[in-house]
Amino acid sequence: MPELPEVEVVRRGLQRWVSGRTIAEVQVLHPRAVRRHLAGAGDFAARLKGHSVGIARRRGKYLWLPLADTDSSVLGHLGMSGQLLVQPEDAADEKHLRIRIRFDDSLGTELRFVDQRTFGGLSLHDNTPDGLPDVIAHIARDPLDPAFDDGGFHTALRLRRTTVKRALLDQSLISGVGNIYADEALWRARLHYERPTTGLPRARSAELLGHVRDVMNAALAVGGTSFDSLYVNVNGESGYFDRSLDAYGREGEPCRRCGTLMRRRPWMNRSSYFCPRCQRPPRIVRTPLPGKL
DNA sequence: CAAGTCTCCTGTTAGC
DNA sequence: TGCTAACAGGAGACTT
Repeated sequence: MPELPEVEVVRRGLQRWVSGRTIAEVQVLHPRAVRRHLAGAGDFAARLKGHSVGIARRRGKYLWLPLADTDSSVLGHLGMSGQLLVQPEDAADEKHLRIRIRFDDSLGTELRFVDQRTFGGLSLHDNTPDGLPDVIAHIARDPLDPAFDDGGFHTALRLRRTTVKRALLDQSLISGVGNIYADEALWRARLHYERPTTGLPRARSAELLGHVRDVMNAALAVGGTSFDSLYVNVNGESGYFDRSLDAYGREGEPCRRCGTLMRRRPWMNRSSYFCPRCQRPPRIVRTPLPGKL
């Protein structure tokens, strides 16, 4: 559920409270939290110890901390319910505390990875020449990345034989967009989630991309979207963007543009929220029957 | 090979 | 009241 704005809020917290500190000890309390680290929890802990943390970086929903004097980084993904918290060392352990990282200074705080559903985790990877952890080389740049290629996005989108929401959620095409911001951007763009990407006019996809950026920047400005205590910054504080959502979670409530009641449809094992009037479903395109013109 | 589906996980809530 | 089913959903693995 944490998408780009929520992950960026966490990245900023790590940069402020963790970067520059030297790791003294790592405790892995649940092996699933480091499952991407194939050499195992013990190896993960040993390789981090003694290194200082570089500049906190992010691409899409992934964030990473380069380790000084190595060509590797600690990669993190929050999954559905992951939290990276900077806590006083004497604070009680959270119920779902998975990893604890202690530092060799006297600031009195430690970094904790807490994750109820254990879809997220930390791992250690070699960097590519670009300074990216090698396992996320396939993740596209995100729309807030100054080097995001708008023209390339339009071209790739047009070449896909899929629907517009699937494309928005495809992290190899554009990263950082999840179910919430996809529905928000589609509502702003007045596009139905099942609109085919093929044939989408360039102006429409440019508009959609603009809305993705606008809604993400708006969320970032208020600390991200928090529905409950699961989505928080490194200090455990919630963001306020849930109050500004126009589509997501608003089934049965009036569309803020036209007043029509918003709908929810099951979609890809999750939900799509949309206004049936502002976001008209695409006309069903029939393939000609064999033998007929 | 691209596109679509399955699966992992746990806490909350709706419904009977 | 207590049980079950639905739901939350990112992304790698797997299938078509």
